[in-house]
Amino acid sequence: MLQQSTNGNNTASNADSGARDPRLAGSVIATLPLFRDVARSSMAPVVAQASVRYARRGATIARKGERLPGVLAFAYGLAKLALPHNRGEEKVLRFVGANECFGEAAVLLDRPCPVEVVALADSMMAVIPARALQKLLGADLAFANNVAKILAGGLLGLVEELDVSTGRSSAQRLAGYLNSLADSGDGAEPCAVVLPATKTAVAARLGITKETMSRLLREMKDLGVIEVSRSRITILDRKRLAGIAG
Amino acid sequence: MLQQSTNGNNTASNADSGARDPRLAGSVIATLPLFRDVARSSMAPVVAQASVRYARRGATIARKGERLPGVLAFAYGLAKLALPHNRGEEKVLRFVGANECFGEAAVLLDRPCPVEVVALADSMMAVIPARALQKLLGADLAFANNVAKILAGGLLGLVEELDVSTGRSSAQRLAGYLNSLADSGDGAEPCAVVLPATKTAVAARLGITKETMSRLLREMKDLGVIEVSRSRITILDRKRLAGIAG
DNA sequence: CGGAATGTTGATTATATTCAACTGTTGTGG
DNA sequence: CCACAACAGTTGAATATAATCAACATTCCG
Repeated sequence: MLQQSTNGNNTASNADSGARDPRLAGSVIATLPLFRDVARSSMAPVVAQASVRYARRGATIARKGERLPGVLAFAYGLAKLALPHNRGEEKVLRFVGANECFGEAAVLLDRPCPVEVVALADSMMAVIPARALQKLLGADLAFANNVAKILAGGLLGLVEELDVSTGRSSAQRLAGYLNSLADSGDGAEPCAVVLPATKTAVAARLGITKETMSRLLREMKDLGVIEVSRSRITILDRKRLAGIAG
Repeated sequence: MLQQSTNGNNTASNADSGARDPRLAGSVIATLPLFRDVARSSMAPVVAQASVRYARRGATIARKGERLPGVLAFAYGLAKLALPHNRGEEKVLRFVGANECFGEAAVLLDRPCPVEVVALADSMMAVIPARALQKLLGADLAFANNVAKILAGGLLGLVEELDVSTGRSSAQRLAGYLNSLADSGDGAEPCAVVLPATKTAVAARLGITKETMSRLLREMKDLGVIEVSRSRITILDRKRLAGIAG
C-alpha cells in the first residue's frame, strides 16, 4: 500500500512519512560506513524493518527533545542539524546530505534528539529503526566496531568545533571554513567553491549572523582575497585566506 | 626496576612516568565503566600491559597534538582537559578525577590528542595501552558495546556543551553550572556546593575570564541568590538561580 | 615569613549583535 | 508571462556583552 506516490498532504507543515520499502532503503543503507563489513545475515532484519521517508524543503524532520524513530540516512537532499536559541537564532552543527546519516548517538542510548533537523532541500531518507540497531549492536562485533569508530570520529569533530567556536574570531572561522571547502576540490590557485546552503544557513553554521557574514565577505572581497558571486565564491589568494584563518 | 619510588626528578616540568604495576593499575581499571561486563579472560592481557603514572600538580600530562600512550584512568587526583588558544587563554572542556578516564576516542582512532591535559592536583593514573584496547575492541563484544555507549554519551555531552557555549550568556552558563553542581548533592533549599577547581579554572571551563566570573559571582551575591566563601558557594535561592540559567 | 598564585575591582575597548531600512532573487498562481 | 509575496542578502547606526589592561588584595605554600 501507498507507493512513494504523489507527495502526501499532511495538515501540518511536516515531513511526508513513507512506507516500508526494503528495496530503496536497502540500497541507501548498504552504502553507509555504519554497516561496512557487517554480515548479510545480520543486515537482513535491519533492512527488512527500514522504511522510507520524504521531506520537502523547509519541513521539520525532527524537533529537539523528540524521540527519533531511528537513524535517518539520506538518499538525496540536504538537511541542517541545528541548536535553536532565542527567537529564530540557531547554531547549525552540520549539514547532512546524500549518503550521510545522523542520530546514531541518541538512538543507541534511547535519548531524545539533541538537535532540530530541518530539510534545506526536498529529501529522501531511509529510517533505520532504533530497536533493530540496538539489537545489532549487541549481536554483531563488526557493527559495534563501526559504531565505536564513527562516534569517536564525531566526538573528535565536535571537540574541534568547540575549539573553533570558542577560540577564533568570526573572520577566522569564515576563512577557515572557505579553506575547508576548497580542500574538497582541487588545489589550484584561483579555485571556486560553492556554499552548500544559503548564506544565512552557512552563517548559522559558523555561529555568526547573516549581517556579520555579509560584512566579512565584503571585507575579504575588498582585500582581493576572494570574489563573490551569489553562492559561488572564488578564492583568489589562498595563502592570505589561510593567514586570516590563523 | 624502578619501583614507584621517590618521585623522579625529570629535567622538564613534567609528569613522572611510572612502571608496570598490574596490582595498582588493575584495581583502578576494574572499576571503569569501560570494562563493565567484560570477561576476565579478555581483561587479563589489558591489565598485564597497563602501567602506572604519576603527575604532580601543574604538570602537563599530555600536549595537544601529541600521541597518547593509551587511555589514562585516574586513581586519584584531578586534571583539566583544555583547548589552548591565545597566550594563556584556554577553554576547559572538562575536569577528570578519580575513577574517570579520558582519551578513548583519540586512542581508538590512532589520532593525536585533541586537548592539552594538565594536572590540577597530584595525581595517579593507570595507562591502558592503545594497542591492547584496539585489540580488545576487535575481539570483545561487551567492550565494543561499552565503548559505543560511552562515546555516544560523550558526543551528546559535547553537543550540549556547544549549545550552552554558543547560545547562552556568561551569567546563564555560570548559573546553570552552579545548579548542576547542586544536583550532585542533596535537594535541600540552602545548599552548599564546592567548586571542583580554582575559580580561574572553573571560569575557563565556562568559557569566561576570571574577571567576568568574579563580577558575576558578586552580582549574584548582591542579589541574594548565593553566598560566596572561597571556593564554597552556598545557594540561597535555587529557584532564582534556575531563573538566571534560563 | 615571603613570594607566587589566585582573586577582585574599575576603566576602557573590541567584537559582533541588534535594529531598521532597503535591494535583490525566486518561485507561484492568476 | 508577469505580478507579487516571501525569502535572502546588504548596509548603516546604535548597542550589548564580555575581554583586556592595570592596579591592588588575598590566599596558599614552601
